[in-house]
Amino acid sequence: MGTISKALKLLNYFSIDQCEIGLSEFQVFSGLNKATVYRHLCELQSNGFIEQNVDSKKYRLGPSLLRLATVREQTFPMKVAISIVVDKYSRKLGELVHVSLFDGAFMSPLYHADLQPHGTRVYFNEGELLPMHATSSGLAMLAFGGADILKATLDKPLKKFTGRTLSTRAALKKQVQQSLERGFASCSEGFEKEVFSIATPVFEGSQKCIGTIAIALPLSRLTNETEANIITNLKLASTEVSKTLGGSIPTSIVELWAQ
Amino acid sequence: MGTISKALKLLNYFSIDQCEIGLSEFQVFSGLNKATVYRHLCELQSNGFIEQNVDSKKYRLGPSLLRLATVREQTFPMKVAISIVVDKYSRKLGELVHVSLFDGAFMSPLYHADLQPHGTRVYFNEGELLPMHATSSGLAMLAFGGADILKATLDKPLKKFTGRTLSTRAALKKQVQQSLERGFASCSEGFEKEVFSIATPVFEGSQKCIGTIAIALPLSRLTNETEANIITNLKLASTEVSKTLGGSIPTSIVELWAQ
DNA sequence: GCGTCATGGTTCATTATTTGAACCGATGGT
DNA sequence: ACCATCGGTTCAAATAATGAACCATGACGC
Repeated sequence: MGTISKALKLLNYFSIDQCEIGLSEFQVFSGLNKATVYRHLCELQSNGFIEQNVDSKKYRLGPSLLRLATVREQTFPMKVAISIVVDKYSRKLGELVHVSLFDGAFMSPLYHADLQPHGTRVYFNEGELLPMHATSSGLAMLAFGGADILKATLDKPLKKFTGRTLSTRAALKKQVQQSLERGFASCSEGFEKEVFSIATPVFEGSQKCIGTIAIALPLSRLTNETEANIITNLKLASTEVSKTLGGSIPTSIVELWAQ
Repeated sequence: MGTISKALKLLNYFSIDQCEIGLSEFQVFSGLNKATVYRHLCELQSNGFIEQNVDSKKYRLGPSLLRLATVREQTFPMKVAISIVVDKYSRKLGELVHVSLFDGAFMSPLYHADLQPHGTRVYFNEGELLPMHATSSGLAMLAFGGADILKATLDKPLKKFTGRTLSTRAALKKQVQQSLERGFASCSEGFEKEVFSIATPVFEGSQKCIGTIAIALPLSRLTNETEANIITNLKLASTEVSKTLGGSIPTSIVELWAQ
């Protein structure tokens, strides 16, 4: 791994609940030498990618990111492109579908739709981050997003949201392993009671998993047939979204799905 | 300049009207060796900071930026806070107002508003970096941002955008000196023809100048009275924005303004 | 007040990584 | 069929990254 990647990966340690990070914290997180980390932080800072809190001496993300994100969104409206696929499958499956991207520590919802009216609905807040260990999106990401993400998740405490949240490292590892073998992740009442969800990974160019597409429905509407139907369609949706993003499903997963 | 900075500066070539850039274009823009540029682009790509259009082989900004910008705004909501002040003064003065931050080499627009309709409008591209020597924002930053920034700017060639762009070191130094004495910077047709602008510095905690607030209007609407009115209001706006950022206008400048 | 610990920041010889000229294959225009 | 240009690759040479040890400061316990 080159110097540039090492520096850029430092930015990934920032998240909503870890918005300021000090030099020695970076050193622990990254495992790099302190002098190395410091110089990388200096370079990131001089380019506006991070800035330093003058009082605490800790670092936070910088304003340059805002401009670049603005350009990206205005020139490549990913959200619009994805919404077409999400809308289509929400109609086809009659349930809530969402695409979420990995955020450094959580899954960050990009777009969701729940277009068929039902008596009961899954509550979905697009501004709320989804925990990795307690949602199907998170589990799918942990399975297909690379070992670093799983390691980082296991290094932090696993907050319990319901009685059924995976809260031990062993249970989480087992679920991730199962997701890896099946090619999709499912989660029953891990985050919200009475909610069941299934997720498949979404890949951008160079076969890198950047997020997931997931369906969430009340447990009461779940049957074996609907589950099978959902899994079949999520695989298609995943392929379409990946294509939209200029990526494709890795052949290893395609073969897995074909079984 | 380290490898990391060289790579990050490649991202600055992207803008709203230059959203896809090829390898050889990067080579020309940056003046770096092609192999160097290529490897840097690969590393940026593997971290999601850029991605490649599979058809044209050109590069565009990547989705990681969206995530990082989201974290930044959610944990340090500078843009939202500032937009309130900018909107207010755009209405009050009836012209385009923007806040831009120093980026390491350019002024990077953070937010702009042009809320009163006019027959003629100043074209403002929020994704485009503003040169230091050719805009009022840049001049104000050079005057109040510390000697290092001025030195760095003087070390590089001063690109001529119009017939009236300051393109000699002596002329630039003189303008910066004048801005320092007056407490604000003005610039007539330095970047775009027929556009006049005035800028005042914005300070965060510990009295460090991190950017500017500026107004831009067609030369045809400029009169002595409007200019005086703008200057008075920009001083107020600058104070408000600085306060929003947890800073304040240094007493030396407050005294200057009071004269 | 004093010693201890952890923090951010700095140094310099050693080493490993970046660098760049030249090269390759593909594509498109004349 | 040629030439120009594009993205991408190679390998020796040179430069830039690295890491152990060091310094300064501030918080804490005694």
